[in-house]
Amino acid sequence: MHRYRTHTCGALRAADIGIEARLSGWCHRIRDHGGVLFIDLRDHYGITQVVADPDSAAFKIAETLRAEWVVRVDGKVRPRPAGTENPDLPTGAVEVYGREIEVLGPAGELPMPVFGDQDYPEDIRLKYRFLDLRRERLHNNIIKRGEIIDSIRRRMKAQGFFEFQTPILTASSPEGARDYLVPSRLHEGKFYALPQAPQQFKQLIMVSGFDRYFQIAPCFRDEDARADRSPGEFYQLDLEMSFVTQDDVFAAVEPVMRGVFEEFAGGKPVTPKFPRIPYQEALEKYGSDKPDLRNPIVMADVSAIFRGSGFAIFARILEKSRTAAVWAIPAPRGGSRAFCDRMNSWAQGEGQPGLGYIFFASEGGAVVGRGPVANNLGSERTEALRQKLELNDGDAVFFVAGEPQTFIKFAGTARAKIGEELGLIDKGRFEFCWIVDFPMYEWNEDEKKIDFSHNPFSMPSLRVEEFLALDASDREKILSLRAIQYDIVCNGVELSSGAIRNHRPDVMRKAFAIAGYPEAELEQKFSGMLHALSLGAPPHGGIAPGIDRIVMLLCGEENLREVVLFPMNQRAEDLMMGAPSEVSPKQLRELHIRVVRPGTS
RNA sequence: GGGGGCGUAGCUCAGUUGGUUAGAGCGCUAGCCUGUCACGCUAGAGGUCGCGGGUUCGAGCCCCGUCGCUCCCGCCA
Repeated sequence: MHRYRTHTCGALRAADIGIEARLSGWCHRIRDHGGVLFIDLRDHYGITQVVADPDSAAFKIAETLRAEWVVRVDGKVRPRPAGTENPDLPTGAVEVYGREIEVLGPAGELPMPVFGDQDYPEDIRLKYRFLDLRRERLHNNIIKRGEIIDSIRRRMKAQGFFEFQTPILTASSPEGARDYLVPSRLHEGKFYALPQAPQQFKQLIMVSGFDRYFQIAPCFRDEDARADRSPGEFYQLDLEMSFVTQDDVFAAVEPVMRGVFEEFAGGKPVTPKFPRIPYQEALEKYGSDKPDLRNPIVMADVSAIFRGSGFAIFARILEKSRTAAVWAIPAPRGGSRAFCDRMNSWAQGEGQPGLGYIFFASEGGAVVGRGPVANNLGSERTEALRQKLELNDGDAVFFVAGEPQTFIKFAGTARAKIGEELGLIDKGRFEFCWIVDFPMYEWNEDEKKIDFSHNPFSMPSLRVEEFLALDASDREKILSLRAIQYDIVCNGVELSSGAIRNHRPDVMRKAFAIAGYPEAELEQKFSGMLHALSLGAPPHGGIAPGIDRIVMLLCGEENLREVVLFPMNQRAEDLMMGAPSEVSPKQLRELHIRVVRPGTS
């Protein structure tokens, strides 16, 4: 007989009745009835009920067991008495009559019980992560994460992608997020950096002629955390392809994402064909470049209806500025004064002047608008608005007014809030989309200059000759340029950005020149990349969906910590391992490092 | 760096207008209980109300400061 077990705790069935079994696991729950005592013995695979009574040799020791002790149990598998079977348990038809119990690992009093599904404070959960991971929900999430990654690998390989490992110790890169630095022992005063993403490596892999790269890649960024953004480190499905257009990247990635989501969504429908929404359109319709398409609300520009109208507040805003606008956020079934007032006070709590509204009700056979805005706007314009937005009795509409670029973010938040409050969001589905046609540049009002809008290494969507011929002082034309760059979004979560890369050194020099970078600076900071691109680089592009966010969506979790094995807290500390920690003076000496605390230098 | 929320027993929480000895459930300890599966019953231990200061005859409660956790903004090519 094996030293620890003949079966796992999830294995025994009615067919095993009569055999001698040996199980090892944790005492999940103990029910001591004095004369008879039950132990739910748990391991990774399941739970089996162990019974002891005064006739069994194991009874004395069974009485001393406590929750989460690790024990080995020997005993005969027998049917549970008629009427006491547990249909909720796969092993519920049988039980093990304990003959011998050996304590393999006793446990002290627990800071956090494993049994039950009560919530516990983050710091306790993180400090005792190994206990939290014994709990069903987290345990299952981590298993699912592994299965999802397996599935992704399988699907990527089936499409001809090949997995590579890129360096973890690399060079600091001047663009992007703050780097994690690693001091060099051999080179005093110099540092490695952990990669923010294997961006340059994967492009070099394309230059090396490998054609289709992927990696479940660890990425490191020293930026502050959010619920959907781990501090410090995270994983991406990083991929890159040679000789491709945007369509080719979409055609490669879409089936992988759809396939993985269909496989793990538990029957929830997944967008069959991901719609492509231009960046500008996403802002105008949804107030966000990562719209939640489960929310049916589509905003509309209704400036024409308010211009010169009796609703003076908006009319004046529109009169003052050529670029000002009034946007409508329809709220189907939101047509009550109570709801509208509540949204208005919510908006004020968000630091907004308010959220104007009209709600529609039946009156003498006609649907009329109510509320202060409608009263001032007049019935004719209110009716035009109602028809334009296809609103009816019991519906409402909210308004934001001013300069779109300053209110878009709030409008998007209001759209999400209204959809959530009115229960318009179908939680039982996964709605994907591509966001395309990102602007290449944007106007930096503070510094009065043109900046890169998103990724400086994306290819402009203009023929090379045309781009090279651009007049850098033609601001209007420059700001209207698009980059071949795209995001993939699911249920309002941005899974990734990607792009067709700029593989032409001449185009890159021009692109940086337009953004006001001196050529010398470009050469100095990106000399390796520029050099590689000048020795025969294929057109290439890719994307890098975040693994953690994919798993989070598929596990139905709101926080990344629920799908990461050993996460750090919001301040990038590992409470279990005690990281970051101080190191010995000897280590610091070897690294030529001296710690200078604030206020002591 | 900034803003919001929270901080009372090992854990989850309650605690009235500022008023006697700060409570409950889970867990823990002891006892009882032969069919439970969130077992049940009885008793007990366990608290510097995050910390420091202030107001007051009196502070868990009010004020100031501070620390911790969390969510958000900044930041995240």
